[in-house]
Amino acid sequence: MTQPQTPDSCLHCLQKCDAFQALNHSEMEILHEAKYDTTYRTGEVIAKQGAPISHLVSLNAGLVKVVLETSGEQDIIISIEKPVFILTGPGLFVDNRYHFSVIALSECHTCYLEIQQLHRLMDTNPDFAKRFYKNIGERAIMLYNRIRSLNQKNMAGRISEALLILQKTIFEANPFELILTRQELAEFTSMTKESVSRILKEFKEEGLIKIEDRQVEIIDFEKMNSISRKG
Amino acid sequence: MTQPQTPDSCLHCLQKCDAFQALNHSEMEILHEAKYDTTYRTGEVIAKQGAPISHLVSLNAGLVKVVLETSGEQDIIISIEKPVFILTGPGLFVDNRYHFSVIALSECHTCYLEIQQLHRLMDTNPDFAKRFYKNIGERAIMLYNRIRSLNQKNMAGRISEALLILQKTIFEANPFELILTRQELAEFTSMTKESVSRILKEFKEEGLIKIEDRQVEIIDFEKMNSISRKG
DNA sequence: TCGTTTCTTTGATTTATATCATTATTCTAT
DNA sequence: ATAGAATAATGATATAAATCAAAGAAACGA
Repeated sequence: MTQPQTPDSCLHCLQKCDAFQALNHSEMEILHEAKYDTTYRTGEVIAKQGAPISHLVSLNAGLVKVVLETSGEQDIIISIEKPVFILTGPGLFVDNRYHFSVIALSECHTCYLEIQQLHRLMDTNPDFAKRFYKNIGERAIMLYNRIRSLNQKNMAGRISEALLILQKTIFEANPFELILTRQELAEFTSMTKESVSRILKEFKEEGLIKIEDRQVEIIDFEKMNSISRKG
Repeated sequence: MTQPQTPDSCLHCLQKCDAFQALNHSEMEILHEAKYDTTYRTGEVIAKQGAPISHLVSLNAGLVKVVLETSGEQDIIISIEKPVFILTGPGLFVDNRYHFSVIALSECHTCYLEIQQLHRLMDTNPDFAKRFYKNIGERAIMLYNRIRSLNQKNMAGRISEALLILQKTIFEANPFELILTRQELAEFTSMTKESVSRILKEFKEEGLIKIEDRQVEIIDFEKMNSISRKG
């Protein structure tokens, strides 16, 4: 599973992440001294809910789903993330555990950094600390929106929102490849896979979207946005 | 609305909050130099979703609801909070805005601290910073649990969970005064006020709880816990 | 104290969505 | 290629919960 990668490529990836731009060269060096790279295959668990946070993991290539595991049968997909994504969560300063799982949706390249180094940087570089907390904060804000969506939008609204998120923020292309199965789309929108099928069928019949193979094309953005908002 | 309060009482309140125990006497002094106290009446808005975070507000007495305002008719109550509660959110390091509203459920005493002083302390006292982020992190973790509950528990499960939260973490007494109206209980559990009435009636008929006036007593904790978990 | 408004209860009905059941399709590994 | 497993589509039915409606109780202001 472990794969060699040049330090430069990892360094380059990290610097795409706002927080790490606050580090000077020697600080970066220290972070890199003990790092190692890993490749995950589709479906593999990169971070496990409940497990201790042993390292700071950075997603440098590939797509992942952030999953809330539940006692019931169906999990909840909180978000889909693309590089550069730092796998941290609020647990880092509370109980040092993951409060969600992160699972590869495609082949993923990650790099592991020493968590003690992170803490040291947080203590000595307030600018880095602020940016790092900003990163965590942005995801907390996303959670508020998630709660809103899941609780007051109807199924059509949730599906159109999900498709628009994938199109706009993840793939930035149209058509795009729908990497999620119907079951995953159901977990992303908190509904059953059967209902997902039905809503997508409606959308196709009304000419809002086209689906061929795994390629999804959003045709009527205006209508989709409207459904997503009012839903 | 503004009320005099001795500096000592406020100081005493703040020190109940973990983060502020990391401050030495002179740091506390600086925080206090520019502070001022305010009293809110029931229903008044202490923090408004979307408004800039101008001060660090500490709730020293009274109860509040943390509300997610939505485009629809019904808001979502994220949590009920009691003193000492620091009204910060993830917005502090992102866009400097509140991403929820905080509304008084009873007469509330608050104290306002200069936000620049907070930022200065964060930069100079890493221990304080960590504890402060821990505070914010704990609330983000609570959000994950909230998402789980609202999305996969049935109505009975959500209501019993809500009552148990109020009993165990807010009032720590039994019976306790239900400060929430049926409408608020509905917003806390993401259902309609009519459904809240019906579920409470069922609980009463099955001898799980007693309600007289605004006094609620949980009779069968075991059953209530079980409903809350399985629901 | 009265009148008005808000809050609460309860019943009847509707609706959105889940569940169940079946068949079709695609993927995967041998 | 082929069997077996996962994935998807679709119809029929069930059900949880919302909505509508109406009346009773409590809180509040003048």
